[in-house]
Amino acid sequence: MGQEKGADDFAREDSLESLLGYQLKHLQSALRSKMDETLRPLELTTPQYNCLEQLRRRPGASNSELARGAFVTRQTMNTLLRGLQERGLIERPATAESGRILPTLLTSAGVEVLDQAISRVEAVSARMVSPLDDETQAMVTEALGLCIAALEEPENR
Amino acid sequence: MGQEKGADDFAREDSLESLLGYQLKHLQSALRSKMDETLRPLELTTPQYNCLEQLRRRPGASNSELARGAFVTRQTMNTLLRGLQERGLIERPATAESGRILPTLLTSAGVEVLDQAISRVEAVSARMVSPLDDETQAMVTEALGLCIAALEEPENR
DNA sequence: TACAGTATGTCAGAATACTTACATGGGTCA
DNA sequence: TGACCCATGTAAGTATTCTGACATACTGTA
Repeated sequence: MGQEKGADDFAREDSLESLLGYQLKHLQSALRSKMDETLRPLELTTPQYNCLEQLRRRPGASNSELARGAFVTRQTMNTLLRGLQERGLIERPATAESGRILPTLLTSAGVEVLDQAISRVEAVSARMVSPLDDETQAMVTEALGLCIAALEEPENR
Repeated sequence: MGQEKGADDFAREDSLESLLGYQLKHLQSALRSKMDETLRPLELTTPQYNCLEQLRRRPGASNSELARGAFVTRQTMNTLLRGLQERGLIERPATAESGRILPTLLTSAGVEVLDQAISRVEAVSARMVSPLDDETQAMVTEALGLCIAALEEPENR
């Protein structure tokens, strides 16, 4: 991995592919592309898929809850939900029966589309991790979790 | 293939934190937040920083080249470059001397800002990987590279 | 009870990135 | 040379996501 780049500076290990942040972005970008591609026949975008998937795990979740799970703002999730609601894939009461929370549920049409989406996405996901044995995959996932925790910890400010 | 998943659903290993794709998105989101935060005093966004950083590695790069390296479209990179150009951080000839390519260079002001930005971003990056020993970090980075290759390979279509 | 602090849903506007489209330059191959 | 194909830079319009703001509802505390 030499490449001393002589001229000006940084004779460091920065070969770009060795930077975790860069690889992260690259992989994320590639994954997003492939997911959009595989979901296009179902007329779903990746964020919409993520939303439906979350709803399967947490039926009756609130807008804010879904937003946090998808790493977007409440407002973004709200517009996402509207689109899905207009297509009849989800439903939520027009008015809250308690508090302001409008619990969201998948409709049967939503479940149907989601099932197709899941099998497609899993194919992409399987392809992504195909070069990794189970042990490596688990280690990578755990390592990423540690990185997340390190970034998010309140620290001392 | 399989996917019997019994009655309702998947009593599989899907605890969400065990899904590589999810961890990927989570970490990317956290990293982006921290980078924006640390770059704000310099009035740089993360994409702008990425652009400058690329220019340091490849002085004279073309718009399209930078776009590919940053995983955005040419058009997006173009608007990004205009902003940086107006701020005097980069420069490129008004007209191409050969072909259509307008080679872009950092100005001295750009280098100055970038140097500050780099030290800040490296602090964030260091914090992110702090829970990982060098060996683990290298392994993770390599594993991500394998995933990227697996996703991007032309396959057989 | 009254109050402060926090969380939620939503509206409006701005920022960001993408898609579609076109003109131009370089390259290959007959 | 000419025809084709591909890459580049750019423009216009659309889509997506964010920030700021506000009203409302829950929570804990005095």
